[in-house]
Amino acid sequence: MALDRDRVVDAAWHILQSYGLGDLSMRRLAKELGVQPGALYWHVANKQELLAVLAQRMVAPLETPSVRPARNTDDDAAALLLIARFRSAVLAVRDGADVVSVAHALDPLGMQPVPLLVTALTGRGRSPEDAETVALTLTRFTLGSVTAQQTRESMDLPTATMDAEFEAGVRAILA
Amino acid sequence: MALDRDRVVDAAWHILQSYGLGDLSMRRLAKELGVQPGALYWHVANKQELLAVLAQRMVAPLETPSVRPARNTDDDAAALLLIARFRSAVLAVRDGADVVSVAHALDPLGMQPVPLLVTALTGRGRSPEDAETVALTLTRFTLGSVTAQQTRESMDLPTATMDAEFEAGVRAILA
DNA sequence: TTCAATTATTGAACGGTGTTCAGGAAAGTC
DNA sequence: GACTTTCCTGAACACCGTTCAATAATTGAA
Repeated sequence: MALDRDRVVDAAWHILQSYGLGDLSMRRLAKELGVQPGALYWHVANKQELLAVLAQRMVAPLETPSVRPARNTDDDAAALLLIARFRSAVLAVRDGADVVSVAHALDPLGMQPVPLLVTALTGRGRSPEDAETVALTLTRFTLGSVTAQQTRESMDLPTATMDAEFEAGVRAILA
Repeated sequence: MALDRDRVVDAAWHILQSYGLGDLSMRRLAKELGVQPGALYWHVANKQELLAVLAQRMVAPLETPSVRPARNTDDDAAALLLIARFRSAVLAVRDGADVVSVAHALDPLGMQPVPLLVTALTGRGRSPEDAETVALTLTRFTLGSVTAQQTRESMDLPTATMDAEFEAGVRAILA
């Protein structure tokens, strides 16, 4: 089967999902594709670029809304839903927070969920600047939380309280 | 000169401070100490343990208060000062957020700045449970923020807006 | 259909990484 | 002086990301 960029990214996605970032090496990836490590560098500039693509793939589902919120609500239900979906998407992939954190750092205002959050938060007495601040705060808090949670998961430590801690944190930020 | 745990940790601290986590390898550390890599493992179980000690060293200054806040203030000035000092301490060491994030994940309630924050935040109409929630939220937001900032610094991207973003985030959480 | 140009892959190497462990020094104790 | 404990070396194991000349496979034109 011919190797192309999509097959490389798909295989990388599969390894990340199933075994985590520690197992996602260029050599392991090449083996999975039945190819020599050097061949990957025809389709991908380097590992960092590959991880950036994976980060994009993790947050891509946010772009298609899952639930249409009731129109003209006066609270921040849309933002609340967005940040919860963002967290779920990142949490679902092993070491997802490590990967997405780099992508967020590279482009804080361009990378999801920030643009969607800014839209959801603007209005109702909140200026666009305030919306941006809250969006960044929510995103960075979530990345900090999920990083902690996935670190614990990777060490088989309990994480039972972390869902509630996340929700309480989001409420505190949006209060 | 005899090698002991303190000399190993001090040298590791120096490399981390000056060159960052990418340059803090056991081999580089051994070279700095004029010793074979294997010798380090007599004084330190593994690299992870070494990083945990470095994380402790980064947050240790928080334990000695720098400014005694005016007593009986009705706002959260003490907490505000604490989280700012925490951020400064982590930000001052290259890749400090990466190192401290792991330590926080291992022991969220034991690792500073959380215990100090809980103390500073309890009372004045806030329950201990609420204080814990806010302490964790502040800490994880800060780690998320500093991670993003240090990632950008390591890539020579601008970080001019990030101080203000941090302070706005802290205000939003404490509001 | 043949030939040249382009695209894709191999195989090998470079310079690293964390960690383990048998063996041998050195230092302390009896 | 003999014995034990502490500490370190030297070598190895099994990996890592990345580069690059050489080569294979594919494509497009004549």
